[in-house]
Amino acid sequence: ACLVRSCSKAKDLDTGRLIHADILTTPFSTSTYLCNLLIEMYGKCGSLDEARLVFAGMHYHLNIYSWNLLLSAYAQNGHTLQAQETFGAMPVRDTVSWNNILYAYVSVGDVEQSKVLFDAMHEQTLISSNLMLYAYARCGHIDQAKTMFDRIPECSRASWNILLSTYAANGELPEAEYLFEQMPERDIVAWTSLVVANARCGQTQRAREVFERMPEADLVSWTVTLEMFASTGDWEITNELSHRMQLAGCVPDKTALGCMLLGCSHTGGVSAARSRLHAMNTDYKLETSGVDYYCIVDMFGRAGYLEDVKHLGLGLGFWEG
RNA sequence: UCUCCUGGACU
Repeated sequence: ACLVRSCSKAKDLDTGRLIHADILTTPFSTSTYLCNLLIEMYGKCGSLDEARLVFAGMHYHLNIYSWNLLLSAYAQNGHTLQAQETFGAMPVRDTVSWNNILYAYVSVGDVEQSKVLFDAMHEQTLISSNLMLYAYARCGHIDQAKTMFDRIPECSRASWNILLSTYAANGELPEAEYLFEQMPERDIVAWTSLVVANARCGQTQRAREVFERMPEADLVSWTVTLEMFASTGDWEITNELSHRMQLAGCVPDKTALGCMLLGCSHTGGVSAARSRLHAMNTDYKLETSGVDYYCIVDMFGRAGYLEDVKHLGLGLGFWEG
């Protein structure tokens, strides 16, 4: 069970499949508990067909968790139609089911349908309200988001963070700062949003100060700060931050790597980009073959270094078409 | 307790 869970968390589909195969050889292959975990695992890994298959094989061993997990799998992966079908087919629905179907519409940006569902819910939980708040937030309906926020009796950290990140994403710095002050507790998500708010408004220095003041940094907070300097073409600081980030034990993912490379595009530093990619490969065995090359191509192309893109690609031997 | 909500570039 723990092994399946860890695959869900790590989105490790290959290992998940192996464990699944192992489970099939044991008497536990009919365990509702374990099968539910498998549905979750396949859902988190984005393999909906396999999630569906496990679900279909459970027959009368299905419980509400099984249904909710399948529903969640569709919702989380943007398969609104299948989510709707699953929701419709459920023998019983609880608040988790309703929140899941709501999420299906929120996540694809369908505010109207989200609102219809939200109003149709028998029991609106704090999570439902947060989802509705998030729906407005994602579509840039800041005023409606604020109204929604004010109507929530007991806001959770997520509620505060959703509104704060909306201000941040839209560059509403004064509102963001004010809200940040008001917050009962500020976690790393809140701090990161404040960095973003400053960055979006071109307040590079202040963004950096916020970053340095935050109690702890994680991969995302490093990345947003890095991205800010990379996009302004400040190669020195980008470089410095990259190193500090790695010293802090943060393993860059492909977003972070993309930001580092973004810095290279401004200086035309093909060799720098190459060595960076190379370092990624050797230091972290990072899947550089899995990074989105169109991102790199785009960055260099935009900076007018099309020829360099070719060199970069050829030099690393990953250029295929 | 096996299920639901919040922060990051390119696309």
